[in-house]
Amino acid sequence: MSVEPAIPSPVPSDFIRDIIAADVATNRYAKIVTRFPPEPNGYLHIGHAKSICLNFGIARENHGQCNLRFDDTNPAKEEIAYVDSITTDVQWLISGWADHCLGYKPKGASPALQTIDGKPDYFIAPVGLSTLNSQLSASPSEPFSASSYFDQLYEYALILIKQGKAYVCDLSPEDTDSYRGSPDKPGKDSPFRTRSVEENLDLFTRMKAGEFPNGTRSLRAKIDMAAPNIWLRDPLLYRIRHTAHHHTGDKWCLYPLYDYAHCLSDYLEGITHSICTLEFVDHRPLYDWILANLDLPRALPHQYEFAKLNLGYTIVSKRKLLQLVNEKLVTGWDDPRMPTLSGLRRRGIPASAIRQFVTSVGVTKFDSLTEVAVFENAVRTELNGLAQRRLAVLKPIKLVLTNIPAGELIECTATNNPQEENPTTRPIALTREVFIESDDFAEVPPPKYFRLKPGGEVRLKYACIIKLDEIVKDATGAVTELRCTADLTTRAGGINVEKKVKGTIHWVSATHCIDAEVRLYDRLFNVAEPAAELDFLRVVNPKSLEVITAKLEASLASATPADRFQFERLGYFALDKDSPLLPSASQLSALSSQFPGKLIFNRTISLKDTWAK
RNA sequence: UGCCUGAUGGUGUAAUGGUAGCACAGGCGACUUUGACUCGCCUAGUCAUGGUUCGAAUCCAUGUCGGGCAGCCA
Repeated sequence: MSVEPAIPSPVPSDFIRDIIAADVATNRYAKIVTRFPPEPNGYLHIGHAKSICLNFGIARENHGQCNLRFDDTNPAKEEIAYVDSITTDVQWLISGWADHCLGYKPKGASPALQTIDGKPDYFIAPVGLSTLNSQLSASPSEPFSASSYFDQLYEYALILIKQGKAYVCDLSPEDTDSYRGSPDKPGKDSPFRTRSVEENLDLFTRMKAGEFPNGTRSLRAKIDMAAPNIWLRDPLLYRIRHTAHHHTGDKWCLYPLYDYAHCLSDYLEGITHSICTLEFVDHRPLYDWILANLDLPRALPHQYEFAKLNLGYTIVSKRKLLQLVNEKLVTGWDDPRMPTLSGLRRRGIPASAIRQFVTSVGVTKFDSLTEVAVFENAVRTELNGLAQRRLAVLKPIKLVLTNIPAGELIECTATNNPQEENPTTRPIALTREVFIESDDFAEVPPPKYFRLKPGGEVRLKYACIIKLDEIVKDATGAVTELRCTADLTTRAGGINVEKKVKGTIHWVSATHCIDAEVRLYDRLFNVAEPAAELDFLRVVNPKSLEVITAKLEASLASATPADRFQFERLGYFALDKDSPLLPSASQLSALSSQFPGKLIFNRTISLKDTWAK
């Protein structure tokens, strides 16, 4: 991947960056610190990419820091495997940015109790750019996680209880629900709301000690059961959950809820701008209430909300993606048709294209639906600059150049990438028998058909102009072979090289090519808004995958998964991660159409085709 | 019926009281050893009604339409 400048140009602008710019201008914070806080309960997808690029992008643009923090407060749903995949995906997505802004903490480091202005405070110095490298080399590091603050969170809860701002409630989950009221009806006070501080302290301590079963008691903030905002109606802060946690093991049976853990985790990490999606707008007063009622000595973080990404023909609901996997409509979370970062990566989409795309859609509070064409355009633009051009024939038809003797090999020179300033070249073999794309021949051509037709001429790209003399058919009338004459004087360097024909087509030598499995993907859904369907499984595109055996130019035998290719006139392709790799370069010459360990290529995306038939 | 939040071409987004611009999509054309890329041109918009103002997409009022909120999920 190409190295990007430390600060992008132009610097993106949106309402959140405007707020931050104002904060920078007034020196409100010593350093801008953001965070990307996924719950490790699933795979990251294109929607997360928007949040990742926003948070890390802001850190990068402001010489700040962005922490990857696992919001792991619900052990019932979370797994270490997700921690690993998320870490991999984030690092992949921002590779090239990481040095500037990725916040990691030294392994095992935990907030330490300090006293600031006479007030007790747990303090984590954000690991900044200058200290990052030395610390990373000195000791192993790890991402941040809410679970590493459980001790501090517990002590903050004790403070709230002592101040009479939180209480232990014995209401069952069902009763808690009915006491809460509804959006248009106020709730009513829990009978346990007036418990004494001493009793609350005693009960909360015993909750931690594991004396009570799940669901029997909770810790609640004492705010206002009649508040118009439901999240202020004495929200739960802690629940009992006798479940082991992937990070803290069986140390805890008492786990904080999102609203309580999140704002305090932000505070502990020195987050300045806590950016989340619109559904948390209603939670912001609670976020602020918790921080305000703890009398914290340092600058408080603030929450800002933006609209999440909605992409046409795409689903990002974790539950629904899981359904696609479970019902075997796709092969897994990293199926190249999935909108997961691992799926997009496997499909061959460069991280830079995803970054470019999510940045281009902007950051607003408007609930929009972005057309897939915008994403596809970003992918093509990126790949056009990156991809090595190769010749490959997806649906072959044999063509014989009758004036070239069998066994003769004419070496042609092909350009690897015309977009480069000084393009490099490679040799390709022209022989008597070649394959061309069956779409590039028409016995009865439609109007304005530039390709091969009876009596017509086309150029074989990088080779010469050929003329169709004869169409050979089998007993059923199917075309089996095209017999042509090659005009070798139209080759590069030949006297008639300047001769123009309307059509130029791709081809491979029938005797110097390799077979490969090629997987052609189409959109996974047939409608623009699959999420709006009553049953989204009914709009799954049954033809989203087509597997074919294609003929590739021999040089492709040494492809690696990191390579990006454009098969000329067809689209962009990348080697699948499950594809066998060439055992050794020395075997290249021994390759034939019968090459046993068949390569597998994924079509990332087709080329734009304005010749719509 | 409560609270929160939003509305600019087909789509996404900018203009922060002073010429409604950009990108994608679409159309036409040029170029082309990729019907790609690139380049040129074109199509098309401020939710509605009032008000403030020399001047309103922007400020105010009312309305309309959309999204979110009642997990011991995040």
